[in-house]
Amino acid sequence: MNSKSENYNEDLFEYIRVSEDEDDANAVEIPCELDGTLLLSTLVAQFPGACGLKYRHPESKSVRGVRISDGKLHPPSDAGWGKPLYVCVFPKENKRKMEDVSPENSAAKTKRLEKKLTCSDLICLGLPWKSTEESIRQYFEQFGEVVMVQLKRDKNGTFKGFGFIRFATYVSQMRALAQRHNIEGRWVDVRIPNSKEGVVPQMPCKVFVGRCTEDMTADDLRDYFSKFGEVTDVFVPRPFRAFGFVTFLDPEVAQSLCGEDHVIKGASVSVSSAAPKIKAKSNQSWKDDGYGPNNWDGNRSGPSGGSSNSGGSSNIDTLNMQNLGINPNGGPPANFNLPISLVAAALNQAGWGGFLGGPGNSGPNWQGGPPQGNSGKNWNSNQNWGQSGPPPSWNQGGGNQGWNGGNKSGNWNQGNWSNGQAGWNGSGNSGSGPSASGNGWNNNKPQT
DNA sequence: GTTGAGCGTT
Repeated sequence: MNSKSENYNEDLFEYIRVSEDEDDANAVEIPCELDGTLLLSTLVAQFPGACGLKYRHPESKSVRGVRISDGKLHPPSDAGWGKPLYVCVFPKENKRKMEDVSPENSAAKTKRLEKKLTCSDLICLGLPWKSTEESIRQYFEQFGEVVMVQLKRDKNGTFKGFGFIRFATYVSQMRALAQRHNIEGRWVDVRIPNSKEGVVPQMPCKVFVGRCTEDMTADDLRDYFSKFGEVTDVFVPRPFRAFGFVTFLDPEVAQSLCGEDHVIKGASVSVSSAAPKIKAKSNQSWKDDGYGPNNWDGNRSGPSGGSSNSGGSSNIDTLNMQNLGINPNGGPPANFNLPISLVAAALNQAGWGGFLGGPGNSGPNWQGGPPQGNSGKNWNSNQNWGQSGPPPSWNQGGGNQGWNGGNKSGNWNQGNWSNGQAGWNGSGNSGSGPSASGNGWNNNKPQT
């Protein structure tokens, strides 16, 4: 469905030469969008950890930064990107972490960063009976290099309908976890295997931003925090509540910002862990109070921003999305609405605390911003927001154990979304639900 | 020749 696009035309896209250092030999040509901008996620797909670009001005010889806004890098001039070699800029966090280490080049930093974000095998549930290792590999290669595919069979060799895959890079993994997969007409669940629980890194990618002023929009927060690393999600509750949440691709960036004060629009905001310090009283009402699919009135800015679309065939796995913080992004093909919210928990199972920005240049495209309409319940009606501080748990897990809690039962990881909640399509939105035709996530029909 | 929640040595 989305493994190929019908009207993909390479010629349509301008390619930019980018290197992670000033060495021309390391340059990679990466495609920008039709509007001439380069998605940060596209950049990150090739240069994990990158948060921007710079280049040497041909005449002045000085280094110039490339303007970035809302996840998009803008060409230096109307003439486009031109021929200069663009060099990746890495978040200062990377440097911070490396301060105590001997000098390393950015390549080494990148590698190191990548290494921390370890890959895991991914289990694929609900594969079509006719799947083959080849067909599965072929499908998942759109997210990056696939290094392993194992389809499980019984003694007789009959396929059991599930299997395992492994990507070469964390970024690819994130991209794959970030969305739903329709393979040959079936919705396939891709997750971190239970057996890997606790093995994969579990770090919150989301931070709580306190003391926000009313004039701070999600985009303001995004613009500001992008300089520390790729921001994959921003949430600012409306009506005004003096706080917001910012999710980074890199959990380390999120971590390193915690405890800091920052000045945005002239006001000092405080960054702290998005995980609840302590759970206040009885708060298991989250599920029912607003974090579900029915909720979408927050002022949230999607990974790549942009105009919203009419929905109908989104492939984004919102569950994984929230936790992974992935930003399925890339190729020209499909466009998606941004189902950001719900998801928060998927990553428990996936093990990633926050929203990972899933870059990529070959995956589904993410043109649409989040649904803007106020659909259903809202923040107002949620009495839990009356308390100061973040909600008890962004994980939405019944266990209410915060980011790293090993909630093993009764939470979203157990597939609570599977039974078709009223969600997306039933609230006056334009329908950015999982499937255009169904009422839930698992709309697979038995095959014949 | 069928099937559709699950969790990997075959």
